[in-house]
Amino acid sequence: MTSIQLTLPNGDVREYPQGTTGLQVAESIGKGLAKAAVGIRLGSAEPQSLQLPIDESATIEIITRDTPAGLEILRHSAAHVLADAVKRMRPKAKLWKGPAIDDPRFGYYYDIDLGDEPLTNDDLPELEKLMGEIIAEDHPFVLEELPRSDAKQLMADHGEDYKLATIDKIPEGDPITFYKSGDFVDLCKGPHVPSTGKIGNGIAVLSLAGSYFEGDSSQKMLTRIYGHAFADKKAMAAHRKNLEEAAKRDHRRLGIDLDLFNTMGELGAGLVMWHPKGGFVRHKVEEFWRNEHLKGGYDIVYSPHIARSDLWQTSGHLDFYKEGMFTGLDVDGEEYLLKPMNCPFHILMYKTKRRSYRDLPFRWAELGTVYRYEKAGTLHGLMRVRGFTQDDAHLFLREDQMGEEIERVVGFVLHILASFGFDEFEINLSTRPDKFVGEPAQWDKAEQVLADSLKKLGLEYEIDAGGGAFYGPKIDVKIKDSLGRFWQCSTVQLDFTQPERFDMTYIDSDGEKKRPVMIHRALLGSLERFFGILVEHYGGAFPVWLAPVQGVLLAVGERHAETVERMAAELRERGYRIDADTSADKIGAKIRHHLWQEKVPLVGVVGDQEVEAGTVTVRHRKDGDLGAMSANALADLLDRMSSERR
RNA sequence: GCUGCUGUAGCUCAGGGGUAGAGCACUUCCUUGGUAAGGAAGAGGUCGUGGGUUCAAAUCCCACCAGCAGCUCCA
Repeated sequence: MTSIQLTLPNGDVREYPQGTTGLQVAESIGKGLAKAAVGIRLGSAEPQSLQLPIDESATIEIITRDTPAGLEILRHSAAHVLADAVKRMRPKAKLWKGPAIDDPRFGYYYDIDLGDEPLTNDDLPELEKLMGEIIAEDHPFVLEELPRSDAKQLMADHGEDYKLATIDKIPEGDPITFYKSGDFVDLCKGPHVPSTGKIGNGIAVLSLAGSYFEGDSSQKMLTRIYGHAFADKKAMAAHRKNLEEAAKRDHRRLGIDLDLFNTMGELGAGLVMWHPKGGFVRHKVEEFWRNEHLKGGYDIVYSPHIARSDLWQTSGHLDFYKEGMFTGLDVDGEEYLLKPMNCPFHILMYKTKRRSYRDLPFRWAELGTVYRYEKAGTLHGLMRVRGFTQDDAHLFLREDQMGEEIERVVGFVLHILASFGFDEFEINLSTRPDKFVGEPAQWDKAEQVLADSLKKLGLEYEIDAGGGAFYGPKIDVKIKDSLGRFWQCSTVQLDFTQPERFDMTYIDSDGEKKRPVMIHRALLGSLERFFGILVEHYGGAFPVWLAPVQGVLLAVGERHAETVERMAAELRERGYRIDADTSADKIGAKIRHHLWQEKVPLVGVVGDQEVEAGTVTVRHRKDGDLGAMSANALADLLDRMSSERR
């Protein structure tokens, strides 16, 4: 019998008979390893199933269930078991696909056509139970490769129309493989754990939703069932706990609890009302924004909400963006439209006089409220709405200023985001879409400028092919929310085409008319979305510089009420946001209410001792008891915390 | 927009063809208190909107509106 040599990650070389399986190798190394093993990797190949024979010498890595690669195998195997369970409940169900996915909430899903026998959320516990049974039955996952005609026959026998379509897409010459576990068989490349029992008890069926066949909205809607699988039950429980914690930070929940805003009621879908407390936070964000922009060389401008259709014709919006616009305003027999963007107004401002090369660049910023028709199903709290205020700016510059200005803008973006404590984001460079204006050569050049700037700043990014705006490529920065979803905030877009359409010019040093280049940029994106992200980021506990109420002074008894009212009034006069609570509740109840329910940063207790000493005993929601201090010392503390942005 | 689900008091939710329920919040009173819920009483709802079935609809049916989870699409 021929033997092969397998090199372990620690450098050991071991000899095995040809055809040894990964499982046998793991067993030969140790019982514990064999138990934890879910797959192997030979050399730099894709992971493969433990139960397959190894025919050639190679380096070998045993993949265990608690590693990212191991969890992927575990989750993919769990998806098969989920499909098996669905088929047991709904024998007529037709399977499409069930991959492991990289998502903070779910580990895998399976897309299934349930026909006229739908499942509801109430069926999920039953499905989870069935999965548990299939796992307990411990069916081996058996790999079988079939010739194309046999493969198609097998799937036809099982009534799996979608799998037949998938087989047709497998290139000629590629192996067509199936994994069988008990009576269940699925077209699949693998790898899988050796048997269903290996999946263990860290599984869950979490959610049910629709999903288009092939991700195409013109195709049939299938049912997508999301589940998760972890190395053990404990990890699964921890995940459920995380989901609960994230739900508590949901900005829609906190918006109601803390009375910050609402998007519901009769006002219409996707529209926002900012209540006093949310409005105050927005005010502070805007104040900070204005100051930073004025310091950063921007001018602040304002423009109206509607404009004649001619303007949107010239800008190209009517040709490229009409389905996203609110239309049909009749003003003296002429059509006006609500603005979906601010740029045409800033361009008109530019064109009100002749511009010199010496004037450039212009940096014009506006908190401009825009309206866009978004499909009903896409609306989501403050994150996706139909009326929102962009923190917009348009920069008009000479072509030779492009690289420098882009770097400056991206640097500014990161500075502002860091001020709010954001340091985790995703950067995309979005390139020319199918529908675009301008010349491809210009686009290539613009894309290059953006890529060069990102490289110069040392930022990692991904290319989003075809994701650009119709007028130019862009750099997008996405911020993560409490559920791990990324939301686009900042966007920096280069635009050669609008200056062309509006025939913008400046007089260059040689006396010739030249075309300026334009940068569109939003940095918080929309104030609504950014506020939503802020709420989740802070879990509703705003730092002192943003908090609508920075502190509440609590009277221990009725005889301390006057002192508390007076101190609070004095601090308010000095510009601090301090309330007094002289209600009849006990001190513990007041602390619980203000510190833990209203999420106020500080409370100050005033009783006999404090009245005597002219002090207040301060407690911070995170730092705890800070001891007795004078009103002046409390003011200093608030100043210090404000400047530290905590 | 699509598929599925939901809509009952300010909030969280139970109920369900024939007087509308709970907890928290709210108001009043008692308690004058020391760091994560003191006690009692009271008030509060056209059961999302419109239509239909029925002797009778909050409950069943239909449409619309709004929300939730994805999908598709985007700040």
